[in-house]
Amino acid sequence: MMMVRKSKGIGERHQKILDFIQEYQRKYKHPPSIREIGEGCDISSTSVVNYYLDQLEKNGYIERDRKISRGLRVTGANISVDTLRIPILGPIAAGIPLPELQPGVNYLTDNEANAVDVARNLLPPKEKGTDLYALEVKGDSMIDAMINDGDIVVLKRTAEARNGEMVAVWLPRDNEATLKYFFKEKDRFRLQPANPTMEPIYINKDVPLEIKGKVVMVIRKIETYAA
Amino acid sequence: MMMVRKSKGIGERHQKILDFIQEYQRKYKHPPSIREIGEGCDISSTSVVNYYLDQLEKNGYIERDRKISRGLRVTGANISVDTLRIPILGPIAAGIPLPELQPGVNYLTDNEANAVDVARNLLPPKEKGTDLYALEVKGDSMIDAMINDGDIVVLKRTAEARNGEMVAVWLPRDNEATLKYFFKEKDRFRLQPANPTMEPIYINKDVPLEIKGKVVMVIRKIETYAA
DNA sequence: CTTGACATCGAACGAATGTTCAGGTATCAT
DNA sequence: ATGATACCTGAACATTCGTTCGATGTCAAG
Repeated sequence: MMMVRKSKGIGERHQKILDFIQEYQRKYKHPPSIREIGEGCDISSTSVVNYYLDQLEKNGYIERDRKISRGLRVTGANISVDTLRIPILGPIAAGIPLPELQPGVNYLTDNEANAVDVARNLLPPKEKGTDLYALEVKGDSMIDAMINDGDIVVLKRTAEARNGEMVAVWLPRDNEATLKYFFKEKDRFRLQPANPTMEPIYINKDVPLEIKGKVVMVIRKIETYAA
Repeated sequence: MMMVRKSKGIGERHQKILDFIQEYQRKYKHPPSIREIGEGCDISSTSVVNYYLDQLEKNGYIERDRKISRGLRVTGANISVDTLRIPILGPIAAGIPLPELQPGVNYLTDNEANAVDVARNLLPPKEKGTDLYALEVKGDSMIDAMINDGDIVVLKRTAEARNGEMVAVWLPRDNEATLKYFFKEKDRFRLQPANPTMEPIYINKDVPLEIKGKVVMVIRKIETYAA
């Protein structure tokens, strides 16, 4: 039979230590010592902290420089405390459905290739980053939203939108994924292109319309240069 | 008379220490100890290192957490080794001249308000970041380059451009600053808007034309949401 | 030449910190 | 019951590391 306490992966206490390290790092700009972790996590003995740290290292949650004071750092999602790693879940294009978002799931990845790193101070200070994801724009279909082929759009997961926010929507009726400014009117939705010279689209409220998230940031990398 | 050795601000040795700390941090992911700095900078005594560290701290070049092992970090330009702080030199708009760039000068700033922080891995690996600067787009004049009011364009300082690169140019003839794809043809330059539906501008080679830099990245922050 | 600010050295001290170990306790499968 | 395994304790130990201090060298001003 399976033991209850043994949760193969990470336990409550592991998580607490992990959280403590990150919070400490953010607060003091340097990692905590073993003893400080002990105090912060109600562990009386340094050897126990060491014990957990070893496990966290084995499972790849942290890196340690043994013998070096405060030589530990959490690996994974974020390359530094000042940066958020936002996963690129897939492409967004006119004719293909948007990737499904499991509500409440974190899409954190430590795979640099499938993520963009964004400095924290480019986002609102309260932004935790857990419900952010990114899509890579394919094709010119978003051109009326001032968004180009190859651009990366960062979105915040939401099912509702306030007027004036730019949202990613899926229109089953037209088999269309698009980025538009969103306005709720009497009995219809108005999807307004960012480009002021273009006309809005009107969608009656009885027509299905899925809001997949609101746009938080657009990043366009120009690759035609070498450093 | 002024003494020669005393250079009020920062000396050669201070700089060496500063460089060493940054290089060490990049390499080992944690700050060096006093003794390691000594070895790396050919200083035989820890007290001398401490002596210089004190001065660097007084002048605001580094921060120290006394008593804490390896508790020092360089302040200023970059919030972390994984991030480049790129100064926003000013606005770019149709009718106003571009900010003058002193060749060879670094515009590094520690003022967060006048800079954007960009994760290093969003730029080419060799990019040192010293000749990067950013401009904030004002108005809709760049709309044909798929660039909106309020966007931040990151540029690499250069006076020459290769065909196909997007550059910031100043056209004294038309009193116009603009962002366009650059092509050199027989005896004229072709400035091609990013928006494929728009027509290029042709400039004869005898017409003055100042290339201020090539576009490396465009960042659009959408502020209409709260975390 | 003397003085004093600055720079450097070497050594010693003590606090901070990672490591190790000998033993405890609880839970669970057999 | 029993042994295995995970979890935990307390203490001692060995380094690492920041700090301090007295001595020395250098150079420009008085």
